[in-house]
Amino acid sequence: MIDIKLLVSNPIEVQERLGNRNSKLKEDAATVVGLYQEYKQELQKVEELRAKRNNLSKQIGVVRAKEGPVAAQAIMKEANTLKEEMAEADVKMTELKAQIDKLMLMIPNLPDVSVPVGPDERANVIVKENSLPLPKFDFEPKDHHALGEALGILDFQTASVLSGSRFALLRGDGARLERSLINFMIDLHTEAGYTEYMPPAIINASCLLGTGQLPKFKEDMYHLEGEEDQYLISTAEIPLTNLYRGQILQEKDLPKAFTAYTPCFRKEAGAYGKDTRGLIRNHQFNKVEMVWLSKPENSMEILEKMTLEAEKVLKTLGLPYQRVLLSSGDMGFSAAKTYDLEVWFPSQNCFREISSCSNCTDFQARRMNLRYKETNGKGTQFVHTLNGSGIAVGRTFAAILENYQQKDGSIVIPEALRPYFGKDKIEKNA
RNA sequence: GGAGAGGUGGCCGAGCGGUUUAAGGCGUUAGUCUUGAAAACUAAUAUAUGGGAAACUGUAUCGAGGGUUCGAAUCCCUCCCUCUCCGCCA
Repeated sequence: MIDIKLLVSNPIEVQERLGNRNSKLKEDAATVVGLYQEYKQELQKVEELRAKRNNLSKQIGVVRAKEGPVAAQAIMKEANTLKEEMAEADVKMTELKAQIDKLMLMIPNLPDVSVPVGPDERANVIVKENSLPLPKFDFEPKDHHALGEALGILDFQTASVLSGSRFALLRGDGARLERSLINFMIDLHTEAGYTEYMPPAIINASCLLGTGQLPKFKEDMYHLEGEEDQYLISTAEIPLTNLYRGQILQEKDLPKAFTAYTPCFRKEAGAYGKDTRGLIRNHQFNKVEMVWLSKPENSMEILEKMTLEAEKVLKTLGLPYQRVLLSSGDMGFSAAKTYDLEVWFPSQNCFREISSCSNCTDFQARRMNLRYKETNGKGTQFVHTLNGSGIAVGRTFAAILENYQQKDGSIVIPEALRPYFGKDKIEKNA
């Protein structure tokens, strides 16, 4: 949620910045400004009436105690008339508040000033070119799908028998490779100081409201039948960011850094025809996630740090990549600034997204009422939340297959992964 | 899944329709005393939001949301969570 006070005090500026997100939100923002003025008036009225009533009630109590119940009759009558007036104003106020909340929950975060303005991914900017050597092949490189099936480590046909389309079944060295990648990534992050978690894969609606998946993106989530309040997580960002929701943290406890491996579940509605084969876009995939809670003044610096942490995974695995700064129109709902990491896919002769690192500023914290208290200050402030893939495991699997493929169809295991995988090569055998 | 008991400030814990402005204790912070510390004593000790330059003050919050009432931590309804026992089960 953006700061409603900022919106009300600088409506033009905020509308401009929202417009930069390529959203038709100027109108909603204007509506909120109008409703808020009305709401404030009504609120004031209700509070005044309530103060009067509280006063009368107190008098009734005193009179009853001193002079008996009969003496209090007259004041009670007066209080009764107040009650009706109050109820009326209260209904009006509640209604206005509901309208405001409904709109506010649908308004995305404001892009940071450093974010390029543009309608979609065409306005994204490559901010760091690839610095690793691209693999050279003296043969036509295959895609990971073909490589994996030929090696007997990926079996999409059986996956569809078991579950449907857009699922993966990993077998033998394939399952082992996925598992070793997870351990490799988690170890990398915990050594850098992140606290490891293993959260539930089922999450309640309040948490989803907190991180911004609800109410707007309900159709992307798997909702459990007969369990109105429960959904499958689409990313570990949701449980990790919500760990301290509703709490007031101490300044000295910030920043906090979490990492977790979880499966992720996405309906991928509206992705018909995109990446239909292989490991790139499935309903269930594995991901290692990083989440930070920080003070506002540190969050941009931490975004850089966290993105480097994600880069380290690719670098250590020797996978060529570039860093892209997303434009206002391509960013996610909750983000103020997002870097994508894109990894090299030889079969497609291009870079493709493998990690997304975002600073959500106080947008999520406001929704989940997550604050901190300054050591020497008065009052509380919203913390800033950040999340980043560290990184998508299935896509890393695919990138390794493609970048490390040999002429005979075997796969060389990246040096850094060998202690985890236990072998230096995947070859076709059983 | 069945039966029962509960959820009150940072923590423990009283209150079960009206001087409660949530008692009391612990903890924390500051002060007094002390060479220093401890102890003792004194005081402070939530959050949000409105008004005000400030002192101060209005409103809301006792798991969440509704309801009854002039008045709700207290009574009623719904939901969530925790504990105990039973059942089932990795």
